[in-house]
Amino acid sequence: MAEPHDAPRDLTRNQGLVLGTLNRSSAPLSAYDILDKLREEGLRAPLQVYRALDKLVERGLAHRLESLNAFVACADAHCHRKGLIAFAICERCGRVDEFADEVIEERLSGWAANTGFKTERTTMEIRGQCAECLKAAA
Amino acid sequence: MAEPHDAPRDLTRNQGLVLGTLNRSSAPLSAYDILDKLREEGLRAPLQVYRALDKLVERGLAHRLESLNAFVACADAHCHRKGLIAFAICERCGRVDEFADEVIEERLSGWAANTGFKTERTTMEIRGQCAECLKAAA
DNA sequence: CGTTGCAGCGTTATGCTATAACGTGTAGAG
DNA sequence: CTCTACACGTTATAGCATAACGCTGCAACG
Ligand SMILES: [Zn+2]
Ligand SMILES: [Zn+2]
Ligand SMILES: [Zn+2]
Ligand SMILES: [Zn+2]
Repeated sequence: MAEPHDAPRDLTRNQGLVLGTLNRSSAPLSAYDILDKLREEGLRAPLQVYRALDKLVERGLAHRLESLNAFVACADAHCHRKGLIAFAICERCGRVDEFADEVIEERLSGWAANTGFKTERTTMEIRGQCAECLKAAA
Repeated sequence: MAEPHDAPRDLTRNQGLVLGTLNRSSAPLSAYDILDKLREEGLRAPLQVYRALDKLVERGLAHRLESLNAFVACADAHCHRKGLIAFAICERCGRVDEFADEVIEERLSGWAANTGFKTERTTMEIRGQCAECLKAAA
């Protein structure tokens, strides 16, 4: 199973461990989930994970899902070049799809222009059930 | 100062207290913020606030802001009739604007239809600075 | 009427998420 | 070399949320 994109070479040890853990997971992980999976590697404190996550998120290699207080590896090597990303989160299997939509982005920037709001960051998260889980439940 | 909309008469005491507190606040409040403001009224435990908030959110009288772990009173008497609500949150003054956009809603439901995803709930939150704060900072 | 079911309430205890504050080690710039 | 920046490791603490218990009040039903 190939990872979504090659891990940059300049990650620190902790950052690499955390990103690897996220890449191997099929569902979002909380910082404490990650910590538990990395105890064998010597990590002991939440801060070690949070610090790594901060950097990964900053670089667009991982994303924070606000509605779950959890994190996923970025699924798309180039997503960080796009402005706005939406996440569709399956509440049954945990699968997360990320996608960008220019029309939505235009609507939001239009609203911001009209109201004089300066956007720093946008989160868009759809919760529900993915196609596979719907089929399985039927 | 009128409240955004008349409080329904059938709220319980705790629900009324919590909604009143949210209505009087100009910025989002965490459950613990609310609790602190209601100690004089006899509230003592987080659960009393969380239970009230659950009901208020369920009825659309309040909204949870996932990116803040905080709550606001609904600003619009009829917003709960609309499907999708977006929130613009000023990080300086805490002001929250809520708005609905049919085009965005269509784009999202289009994406869902294409991928077979069944949407239960969508959160959209824009963080940044409002027009007033931008003027003030200039 | 009695009783049954439901919703809210109050309390204690606990668990999960995130950051503050401190000091160490190391690599690059001047 | 020394200064700076950055990551690291650790301990302690702050902030957000729920589990589990038992009780109360009220409406529906026979
Ligand atoms: Zn991504
Ligand atoms: Zn699924
Ligand atoms: Zn509303
Ligand atoms: Zn503002």
